[in-house]
Amino acid sequence: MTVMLDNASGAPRYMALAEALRARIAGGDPAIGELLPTEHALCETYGVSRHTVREALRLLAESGLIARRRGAGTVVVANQTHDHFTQRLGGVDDLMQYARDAKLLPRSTRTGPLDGAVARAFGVAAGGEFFHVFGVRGRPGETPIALTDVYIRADIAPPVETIVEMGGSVTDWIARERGVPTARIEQSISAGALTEREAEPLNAEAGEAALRTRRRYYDKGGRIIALSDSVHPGERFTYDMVLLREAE
Amino acid sequence: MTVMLDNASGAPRYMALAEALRARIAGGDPAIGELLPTEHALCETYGVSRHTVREALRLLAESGLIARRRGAGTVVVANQTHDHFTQRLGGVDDLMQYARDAKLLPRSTRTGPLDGAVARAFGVAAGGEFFHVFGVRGRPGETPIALTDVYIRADIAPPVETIVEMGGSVTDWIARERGVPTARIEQSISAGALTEREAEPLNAEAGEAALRTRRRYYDKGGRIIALSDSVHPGERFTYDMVLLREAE
DNA sequence: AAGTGGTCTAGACCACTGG
DNA sequence: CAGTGGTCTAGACCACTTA
Repeated sequence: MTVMLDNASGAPRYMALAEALRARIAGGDPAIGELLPTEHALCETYGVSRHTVREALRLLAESGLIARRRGAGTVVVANQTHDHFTQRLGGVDDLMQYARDAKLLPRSTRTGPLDGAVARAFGVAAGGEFFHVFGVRGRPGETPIALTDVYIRADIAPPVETIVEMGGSVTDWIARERGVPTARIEQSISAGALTEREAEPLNAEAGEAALRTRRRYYDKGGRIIALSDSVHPGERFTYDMVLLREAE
Repeated sequence: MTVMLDNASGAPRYMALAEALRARIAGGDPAIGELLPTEHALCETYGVSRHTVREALRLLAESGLIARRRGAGTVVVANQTHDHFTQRLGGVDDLMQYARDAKLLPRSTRTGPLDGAVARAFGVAAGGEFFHVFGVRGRPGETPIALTDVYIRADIAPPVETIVEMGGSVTDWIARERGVPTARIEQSISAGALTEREAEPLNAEAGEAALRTRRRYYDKGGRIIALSDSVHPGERFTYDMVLLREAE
């Protein structure tokens, strides 16, 4: 009982097979949580080699439709693909695309537990030991771009001289030197008016529109690596991003 | 002259081979732009089958280190992997996360070539036929969230009633009904003060801080699908995003 | 026309899962 | 223990690029 694959389009067999299986899954035949036929069974059903079957299943796995477990089988985990866009970053701190030589000039540093008000603003639990750096971001001698507060988990924080040198890609340094890569970033962007306290070090006027970004960096286990909060006077900064649809 | 692969770690051969090649590329032996040895040559050099070689090269291609072209060879396109974060979206218009029932209420519509000033603001060429919708975004009867200008390529634009109904996920509709999926989105976010013209329909005050987002939607061939420009009064909107490190 | 990567077959052994 | 997916071999033909 061999099933014919649609060969009209001239597509390779493994693509035709992937499409046939995708259609079956979308139709709910193997419903979410159920098992797909085994590779061997698919070989027989569609009259193709195991390599071809595996190539087709690889496509479905890459689209996130199925999950495969040696010994257990191939289970359906979704019945349709979601749009899925990627943002490529040279490093985590490309999130904010400062000029390459825009450094963080610390105005004050402190180590201690996370303040209650700060924790609330970030929506995280207070306490824990954090290395806090408050500073101005920009090229030395020029009008600053931003005011930044960074809270770095104390046990993995770099020495302050390192922060000044590297111009702010702290999480890259932590991944490299401490072996704790960032797995997840949560970012909030909003607009607000500059307060007087903020306006002075930025050489700007209070009430001026500003872009505020708040970011939380987490490791694989969900532990906080760092928190950052920046204020950019409106006319000095635009946040540009490119999102690409992931190949499916 | 077979080269031994590092088998100490117990890793599969194709992974060991991929790691060996990655190290060579990182060392600059095949520099960026240069060709890797052919599959056949790699089989001989490392004493493995072609399938194993291809599996290793697939890993490198997925990491973005190499690009492969039938007939031409395998070229090095990068010497180290970049961090690579993904943003998952249920649909393209999740970019701006409005409440599900926040609809676009058109105030005016027009079809015609792209105005010179508008084209400059978006950084694209003027001309072409576009369907322009200007409207207010929000729940009917409540304080509006945003002011939006959308320019949709006229040949694939939906009827205006459809836009009102669906609450703004125009590009999803175009992908589904016109068969033109969005492949690339460019987004710029900045802060600025509300102008008087903008303040009135938003029930806000001129000079208030606002978040401005400008987006360009492109299809696979680089043709513009749509352009959008929105202004959100500062206190009414925060743009939240989550970025996940991609498994490599 | 020669050589590249893309597809495909027919085998094989293995590590792992489940009953 | 039988059966799964993971890895691997040794072939083959094809579409495409380059010269």
